[in-house]
Amino acid sequence: MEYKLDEIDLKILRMMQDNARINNAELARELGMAPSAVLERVKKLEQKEVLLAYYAKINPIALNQKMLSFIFIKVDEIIGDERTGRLLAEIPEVLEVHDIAGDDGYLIKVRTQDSLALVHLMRNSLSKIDGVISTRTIIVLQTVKEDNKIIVPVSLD
Amino acid sequence: MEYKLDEIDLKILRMMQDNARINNAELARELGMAPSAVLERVKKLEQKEVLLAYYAKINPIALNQKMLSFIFIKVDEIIGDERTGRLLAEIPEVLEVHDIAGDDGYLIKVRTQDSLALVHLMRNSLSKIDGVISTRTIIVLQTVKEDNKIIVPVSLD
DNA sequence: GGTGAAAGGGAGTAGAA
DNA sequence: TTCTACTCCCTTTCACC
Repeated sequence: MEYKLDEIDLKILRMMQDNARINNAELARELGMAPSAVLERVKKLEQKEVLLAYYAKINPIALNQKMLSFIFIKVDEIIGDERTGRLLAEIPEVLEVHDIAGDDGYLIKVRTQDSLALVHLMRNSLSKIDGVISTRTIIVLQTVKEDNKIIVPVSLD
Repeated sequence: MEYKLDEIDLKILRMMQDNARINNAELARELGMAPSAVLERVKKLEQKEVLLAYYAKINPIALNQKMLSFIFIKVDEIIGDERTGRLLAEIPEVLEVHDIAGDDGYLIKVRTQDSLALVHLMRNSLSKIDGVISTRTIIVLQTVKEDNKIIVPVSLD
């Protein structure tokens, strides 16, 4: 999984992160390279799992997903058992599942239509998962930023 | 911002969310339509802000961003003042900023190289923001899921 | 690693239904 | 909104450096 990235790779990553649908010819122009060389690099970045996926960000409102919440889930399981996390990840409304330090738990990010759908999810999905002891829900009123773009340095030295 | 989506639009959204780099001809083949008609629809979905952006998901480990955390930020500000949220959003390590219900605060998602960089960020960026009263940090040990794909229904009725 | 040529296919526009 | 037809440009491969 270790893979040496040079400045050109980092530029590619930066452009791809900003607009995954940029075409190869445009990338090549920005880099001052032949399209074939750039294509090679992109393929290698995918193959080496540096570029993991290309997502379209859909406006949740357009699909009636008006409610966003984070839920802390306390779990009764031996450390190292990852079953609960996998079960949580299978719920379609659950966008993120993080194993967190502290009191044996998970933090999940959930998008639902409304508060009713959230309650329904908690009653019918979450609480049915073996090992879930308790939950604490954080309601999001408004999202200011949600692009998940990580920092791409100028060089890695 | 209201825009009627039909089943074809929803299929496009589903395919785009799964792979933003799918090409228009492939979309058209899957839909059994002419490429020009599909292109029209995609353009309209972008224009109507249903499709908001196309992101490449980069492996954070490849860029030495080994640490993920969530931080609750308690803020002393009148309700409706959004300055603090905007300032938080400007910090490059901050991937998400959510205005949360309850005790006048924000929940932010932060990716840094390591715990030192996190402490540095908290000392030099967070605590320098006007109105920040206190913070509570949640350390992520392991991320099980992080695709942020929302549910695209079969129809919207 | 990189370039450049060549073939084949896709992107995008126009006009008609 | 869709299709067909058309042009132009891009993608992709391959030989070579």
